[in-house]
Amino acid sequence: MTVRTRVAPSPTGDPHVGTAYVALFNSVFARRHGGQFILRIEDTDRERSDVASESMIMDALRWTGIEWDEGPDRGGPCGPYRQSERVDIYRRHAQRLVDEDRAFCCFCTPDRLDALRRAQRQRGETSRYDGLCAGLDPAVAASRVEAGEPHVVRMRVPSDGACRFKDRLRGVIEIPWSQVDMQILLKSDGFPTYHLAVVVDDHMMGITHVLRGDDWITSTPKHELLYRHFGWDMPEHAHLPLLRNPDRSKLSKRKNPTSLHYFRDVGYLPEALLNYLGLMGWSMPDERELFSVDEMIAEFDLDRVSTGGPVFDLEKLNWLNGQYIRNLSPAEFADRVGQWALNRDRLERLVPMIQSRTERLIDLAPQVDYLLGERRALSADLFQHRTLTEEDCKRVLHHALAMMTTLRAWEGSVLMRECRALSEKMDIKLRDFLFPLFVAVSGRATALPLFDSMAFLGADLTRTRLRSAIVALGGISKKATKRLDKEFAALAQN
RNA sequence: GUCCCCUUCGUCUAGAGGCCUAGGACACUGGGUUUUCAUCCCAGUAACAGGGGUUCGACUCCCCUAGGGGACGCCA
Repeated sequence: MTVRTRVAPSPTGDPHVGTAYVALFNSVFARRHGGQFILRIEDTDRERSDVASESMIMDALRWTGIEWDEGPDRGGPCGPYRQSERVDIYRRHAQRLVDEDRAFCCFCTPDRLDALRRAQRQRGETSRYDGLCAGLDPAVAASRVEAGEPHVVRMRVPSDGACRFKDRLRGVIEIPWSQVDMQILLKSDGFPTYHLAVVVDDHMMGITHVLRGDDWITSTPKHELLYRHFGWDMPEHAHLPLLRNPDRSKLSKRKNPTSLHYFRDVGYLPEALLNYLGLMGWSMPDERELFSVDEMIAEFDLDRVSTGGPVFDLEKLNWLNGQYIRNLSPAEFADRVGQWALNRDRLERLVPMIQSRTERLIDLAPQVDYLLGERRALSADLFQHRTLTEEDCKRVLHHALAMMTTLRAWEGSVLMRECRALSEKMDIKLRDFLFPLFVAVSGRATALPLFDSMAFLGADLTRTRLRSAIVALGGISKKATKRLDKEFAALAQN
């Protein structure tokens, strides 16, 4: 049996470093065993998936140097590799389960489900479908479907006992069926949910080993049950530890840079990033810490994967990146710098901002200092303003940050529109509203156009700067954060 | 709240019952090299969550407690 692994990102935003992490382990494991590594796009959420995200993910993964043998861009024997193009396969399988009475049609409205969940939560139970439609006469259900009534397909779940499955890293895990929801397999739009699609695809694509984040552990019983119902062998599962923020919550863009674009744009070398990710939850038998992906492949062993969630430590990544930078030959170093900052594309994005402000080319560098380098360290007195207090500045920064985490597209025009709207809701003049943002982003009260600057820096770097600006202003207490979150939510409503 | 997972220096980790006086790396501190700085070199501070077992012997095995995390969506 040849080993086949996959990574299955969903194209719903910036390419996440966690995707590269899981991709690295999957590809290394496959290569170690002479197998194949597959990229599959899980775009079954029609609301949130978009093609721009899909190509960003593929570009970012290519940038890291991770290569896949089969995928939407290069085809392969098990295609298509984009789930939105496999919908009829999922429908067929869902229908098969309905025919065999292992699944049923459910006509409950979202409102009813919502109320149900709330009540269960209040009673301290795990929220779970109550089975109202499970007892429907199949003929009656079929005629309601026939009549065009909106419905979903749900899987039946054993009423008692527990699901036992093997995790390659932890051994046998046992989860009571009472904790497992009658999962929706097919949504009312006819698209599958993750749980149906992942099982069908992993089986049809010959996946032998599933290496994924450990946040999937609790839904594995659903998958185990599906494999059983379909009569398929379940691939071996190994749940990798989740990357963490310094506060040990799972790594999130709210608290940390997570976009692969950030790592590329601030000048991490992809080989250093992969080396660092290889250190997260895994170690070389001889404890060496500097190694290439090829060296990792030569030594990789799932037995050396640890289970505690590692904190993503930028400090150590910086050191590691420095090691790689210094090991470059002068010519390679020059090439890397050229590819990074002085490439034509990046320069052209700068030109509209700087050309009109330049008399001699030597005037250039001081203007773009904060765009091509770290901005200066901030102190509270930089935020002195004739009308805004420090508290006002913090409020603006907090709300701007909150607004930015909800943005789908990171573009100057969008940022401008959103900032204007926010300033009006907060009843602060736009020019005053912008002041703390200028300082936070550039370290100066006056700088190149703000929204173009933010667009150039990218979402993660911009957010990182706003966060550190709040710290420079003395930070916001937990209590105050809660209050501000509430305030922002209220503003966002109207 | 319910269920599941996890727990070695601040952080990443080594450790598969005696090699442990618990090792390495980052960070930090001190010293050296260097026209400054950085690099580089040397040294130092710092951990087995707690309590019970099992054993001649427990960081390693078992149980309990505590702490942390995750899941509980017509998201993935």
